[in-house]
Parts: sequence; C-alpha cells; structure tokens
Amino acid sequence: MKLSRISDSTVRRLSSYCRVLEELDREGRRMVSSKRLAERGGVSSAQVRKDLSYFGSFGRRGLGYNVPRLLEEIRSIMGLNRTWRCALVGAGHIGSALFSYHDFRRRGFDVVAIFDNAEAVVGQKWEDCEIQNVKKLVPEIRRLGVDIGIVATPARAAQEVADLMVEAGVSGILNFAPRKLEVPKEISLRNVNMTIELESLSFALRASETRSRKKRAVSVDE
Amino acid sequence: MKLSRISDSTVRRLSSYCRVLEELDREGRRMVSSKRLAERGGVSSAQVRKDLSYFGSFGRRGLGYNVPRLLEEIRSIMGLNRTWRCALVGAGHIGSALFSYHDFRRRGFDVVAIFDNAEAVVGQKWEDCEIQNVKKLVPEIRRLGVDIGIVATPARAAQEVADLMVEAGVSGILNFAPRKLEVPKEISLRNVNMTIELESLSFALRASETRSRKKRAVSVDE
DNA sequence: CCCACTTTGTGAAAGATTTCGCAAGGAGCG
DNA sequence: CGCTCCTTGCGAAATCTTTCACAAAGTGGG
Ligand SMILES: NC(=O)c1ccc[n+]([C@@H]2O[C@H](COP(=O)([O-])OP(=O)(O)OC[C@H]3O[C@@H](n4cnc5c(N)ncnc54)[C@H](O)[C@@H]3O)[C@@H](O)[C@H]2O)c1
Ligand SMILES: NC(=O)c1ccc[n+]([C@@H]2O[C@H](COP(=O)([O-])OP(=O)(O)OC[C@H]3O[C@@H](n4cnc5c(N)ncnc54)[C@H](O)[C@@H]3O)[C@@H](O)[C@H]2O)c1
Repeated sequence: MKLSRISDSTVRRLSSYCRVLEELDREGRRMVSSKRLAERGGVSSAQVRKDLSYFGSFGRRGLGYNVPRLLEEIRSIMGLNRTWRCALVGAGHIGSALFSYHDFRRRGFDVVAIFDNAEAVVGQKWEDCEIQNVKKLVPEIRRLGVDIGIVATPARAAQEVADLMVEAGVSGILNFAPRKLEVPKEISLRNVNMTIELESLSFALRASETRSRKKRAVSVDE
Repeated sequence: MKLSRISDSTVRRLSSYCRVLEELDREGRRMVSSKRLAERGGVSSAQVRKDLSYFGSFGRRGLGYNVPRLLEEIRSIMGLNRTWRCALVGAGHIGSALFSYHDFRRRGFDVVAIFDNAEAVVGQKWEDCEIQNVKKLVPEIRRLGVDIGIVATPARAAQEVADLMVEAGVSGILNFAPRKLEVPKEISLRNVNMTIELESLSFALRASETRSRKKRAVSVDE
C-alpha cells in the first residue's frame, strides 16, 4: 500500500467519516451503505467507495459496511488507535481553549506539557499540568517523548518555537499562527488559519452580492 | 469575470498572499516579483502568476508587482476593503478566544453581537458588547444587519443555531463545530475543523513511522 | 540604439482528483 | 432455484488544478 500517494483530501474525508460512523454507532446502526455515509458526510457515494478502496475492501455487496468494523479499520488506517503525546506552546486564548477541549484527549491527543515565555503565566497550573518556561522546552519535550507540537504563540514567535520543537525531536507540528513555518521535510506540518477561512467567506459573499446586483440590473433593464 | 469558477485553493492562496504583501509593505519594499512572493507564500511562482491572471494583469514585465497596489487589488477582489458585521454564537472557550482576537477586527470582521443560552453568561459584558440570550438572535441579527454568523456552540446545538442564523438572514456562516451543517445553497459556509487537522497529522505520522520501520527492516536484512 | 538580463502573462501539457458506469456479489422472497 | 433489488469495487472518462515553457515587454548599461 503506497500510503504516500493518498491525497490529503482523502485523508481529511476519512477523518470526517469517522465522526459520522461514531454517530451511527451511537444510534445503534449495524450496517451503513456508502450512499448513507456519503449523505451524512456531505460527499458523493462514489467518493466514499473510492476513498475506502485505496486501503482495501471493507464492505459487502448488497449490504454495505459494518459500522463498528469500518470505524475500527479507519481508526487503524489513520493511526487513531493509540495516544499521541502533544506539547502546547503559548498559554494564551487559543492555547487555553485547546487545552480545555477534552474531546481531543478522548480522541487520543494528550497534552502532556505546556510552555510559555511570560512570567505571569509560567508556574500556573491548568488542571494537573504546570505551565513551564519555554526555555525548558527542548529538554522537557525530549524527556517526555512528545510526538506533536502545537504552536499557539503570536505569529512573530512561531518560527523560533517551531525550530525548538524540531530540535527537540517532535514528529509533527500543528500551527495556529497565521504565518508560513519552515520545517525540515520529514516533519509533518498542518496549519489552522482562521483568517483564511474568514477571508474566503468574504470572497464568496462579495461574489454572490455582485451576482445578485447584476441580476437586479438585468431585471430592471428588461 | 466569472468569479464562480475561481477555485477555492486560488482564493485561499490570495488570502495568504495578502499576509505576505502586508509584511513586505511593512518592510518598506516597493516591488516584488512573483518568484519572491511565491517563496514567502510557500508556492511556485507560476502558481502566483496564474492565480493573479484570473483577475487581471497587475504586474510589469521585467519589474514585478507594486506591493501596495497589488495588496489593494487583492483586497478589493476578496472583498476586504469593507467591514463585515459578524455575530458570535456560543460564548465559551473558542468564542472568547475569537472575540478577544483583535486582528479579525483590524481586518474588517467586526463582532457586533454575542449570543449564548446559558443563564450564567447571558448579561455579561465582553468589552462593550453584552452577551444576549440566543432567543433574541433572530430579531437582533435582523436589526443589526449582520452579514456573517459564527457558530461556536457544542456540536449538538450547531444545526439549530445555523437554522436561526439563516432565518435571520445572514449571508455566510463560519462553523467551528465538528459537524456538517445543512444550509440553503445561497448561504456560504466555511468550516474550521481542528479535529480533522490533528487526525490528518496522525495519519501522516503513522505513515512516516511505517516507512522508517520498513527502511530499518530492509537495512537489517541486507 | 543594441544587447544582456529580468519578469510577466498565458496557452498547452501534465498531473491529480472526482465522477461515471457497470460487472459481479449478495439478500430476500415465492 | 429463479428473479428482483441492492450495493460494492473499480477501470475509464471527465473535470479540475498545477506546472511548463516561451513570446512579449520592460530595464539598464554602454
Ligand atoms: N485567538 C484567536 O481567536 C485566534 C484566531 C486566529 C489565529 N490566532 C493565532 O493564534 C496564536 C495565538 O493567539 P492567542 O489569541 O491565543 O494569543 P495570546 O496573546 O492570547 O496568547 C499567546 C501566548 O503566547 C505566549 N508567547 C509569546 N511569545 C512566546 C514565546 N516566544 N514562547 C512561548 N510563548 C510565547 C504569550 O505569553 C501568550 O501567553 C496567534 O498566532 C494568533 O494569530 C488566534
Ligand atoms: N475549544 C476548542 O479548542 C475547540 C477545538 C475544536 C473544536 N471546538 C468546537 O467549538 C465549539 C465550541 O467549543 P468550546 O470549547 O468553546 O465549548 P464551550 O463549552 O466552552 O462553549 C460553548 C458555549 O456555547 C453555549 N451554548 C450551548 N448551547 C447553545 C445554544 N443552543 N445556543 C447558544 N449558545 C449555546 C454554551 O453555553 C457555551 O457557552 C464546539 O462545537 C467544539 O466542538 C472547540
């Protein structure tokens, strides 16, 4: 299985199929067809079948997919049947929201250390985790065996924090700062950029307003 | 200009070019080539030129693009040279992080109302904005002329909140709840789903671990 | 003005992703 | 079993996106 040639869009859809399957499981459904799974996930049924076909044949013709079994298969494909150790850097607004979002822990993303550089917050305890000075980042991340670093500092500090994380040996980085980070190519990087989402919404709204203005103009003309 | 056939990836890149251009502007650069813009934005120079070419010719051969002029052009294309009125629903962790993130306001996304359904928070004031009961959402959003609704409630309440927003006449919705929302097709919808980002990171890490395990095994064999 | 060099804008090619369409497997019923 | 109705898995076609490659336009030095 050439995992490297699985497209990012497929991976993201698998993640959303997980959520649909969990819901179906809670509803007590045993089996689900690609059609129904597709409807709930907002894609086409052919897309669901194609996505799954990259990894194997999990369904039964005429019947569909067994819900708990498919959920387990996808979890295993995605590496979700284990715990990932995360370190959060930047104990500000976003950092605090992330830390208190227990759904991540439930899904196996465990924040095992928090770092900041502000005197005012270093030493504070969030639940059972003490915020440490960012100077201790490298040794602490090494000691704790952290897999994933989460960057939740202001944009100007993001690159230097990412550099420290790489030095400390994390395998992946989730970045919330609105700035392109440079990391060695063997480190996986994902960005959450809310500004891009808002701005692309702005583009869509402006585009649809232009369209309706044009439509009105045409009606008046006729 | 057929704006409807501009791809989402192009729009998202335009948004990130904006950030690069702002930075270049702050650095006092007058002109920039597609090559340099591309490097800073993490894409290819042909991609930059192609993206811009959908909207017109903004550069000068042999010279590149005028930084402030291109920034203005892109802002105008994206609808960023105006203020968008936003309503935030869900005054919890994410809601609070968003509200206090003044960079959105600076970019023209103004939160003009906050709603929640919890007795404990309704009536509180965040800066000069009072959190209102979600029951008042429809009339208030109508009265204030809100363009964009931001869903920051738990997933189970997200659809009903979105329905209210649509009833009240918003043009677009930004959704933070990890659930597919149904909205009429004339309403623009964007999702910020951090779970998908984390899970796709998990997939990438698991994939690279598998690869290095295989590599080790091969070395041992040989 | 000429020449060497730079950079845009854009068709056309290459590459990636999605959708189509259907053979084949399986359930259920009489 | 024979017939009908579903549904998967998957190659092939269609569509969408990115990259290539180059003519055309511009700069600057002599
Ligand atoms: N709050 C939001 O809604 C929001 C939205 C979009 C993007 N972001 C981005 O997320 C990031 C964090 O935003 P926020 O609102 O939480 O900011 P914040 O100011 O509330 O928190 C940032 C934290 O990082 C710490 N910090 C600064 N420099 C540091 C360093 N070198 N090492 C370690 N810690 C350091 C600060 O002490 C602070 O505690 C920013 O890059 C911001 O652009 C935030
Ligand atoms: N906190 C995070 O880091 C994070 C990360 C990823 C996704 N999310 C998603 O963002 C959303 C909000 O998360 P949060 O951590 O801020 O949750 P939260 O519990 O801190 O806040 C949710 C708020 O919504 C309010 N609310 C509930 N039902 C409502 C209703 N019907 N109408 C109006 N308000 C209502 C609650 O009173 C609460 O104030 C959730 O869907 C969550 O899954 C959060």
